[in-house]
Amino acid sequence: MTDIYRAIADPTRRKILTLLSRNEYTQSELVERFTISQPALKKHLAILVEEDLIAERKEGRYRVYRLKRDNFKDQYEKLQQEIGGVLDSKLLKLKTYLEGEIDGESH
Amino acid sequence: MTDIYRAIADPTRRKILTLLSRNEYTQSELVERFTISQPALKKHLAILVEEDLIAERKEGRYRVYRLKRDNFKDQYEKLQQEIGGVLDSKLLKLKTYLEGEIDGESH
DNA sequence: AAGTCATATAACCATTTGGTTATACCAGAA
DNA sequence: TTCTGGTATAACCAAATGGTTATATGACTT
Repeated sequence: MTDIYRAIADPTRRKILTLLSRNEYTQSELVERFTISQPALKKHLAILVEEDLIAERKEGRYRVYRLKRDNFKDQYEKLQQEIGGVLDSKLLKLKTYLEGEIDGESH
Repeated sequence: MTDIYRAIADPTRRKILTLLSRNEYTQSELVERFTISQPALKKHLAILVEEDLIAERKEGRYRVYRLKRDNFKDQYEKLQQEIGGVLDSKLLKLKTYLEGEIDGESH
């Protein structure tokens, strides 16, 4: 799975991504940097792992997290296409006019 | 309020934004273009209004919706700064290193 | 072997989300 | 005035979200 929209919907997760963009961090190092509990933070990490935007590795008794930069970049570029397209919609007007699409069809 | 992250988290809402980027639409015209019920769609519209990304106006017995392009643009630019920053984090590494920040502090 | 610290997991909770159906309301048309 | 189509709202539901506390597990340290 990779739903970047879900991943970035929460401010704590955005902060995690920002931190991991600069460094690898241990779970406890991350917990230190937030005010929420360890299990709460762990849940956010699990979501980011599930969405394949960060990776987790074992190192002794530690869990080290790192940003999956390549996938993050890919997914973010897709987001930019979709959301950016809302703004510069000039060319798209004709396209839409020609299609009588329903729901989230991709064509 | 304006939480663009919340607004774009749902695919139906993204589709609504895309549609409204090209045209104004009546609620019923929008409903036609989806497979969900009128009250379900109305809830999505309410969220987009709440987040100030679209506007609603009465026109006889119709409700016409339009994109609030300016605010959308502003909010999207903020998103790009925050999320884009995760990718080009070179300059930010020093900044972060100097600050021992906690949670989502803004400084 | 016992202690300690990092992590994992379970159980719980309140709120939000995304949908439904049924029904009320309201404005223009017949 | 009644009919009709567009919109609003209420009541309900299941699942997801974001948090908690308590406790278990696991791996170095002493």
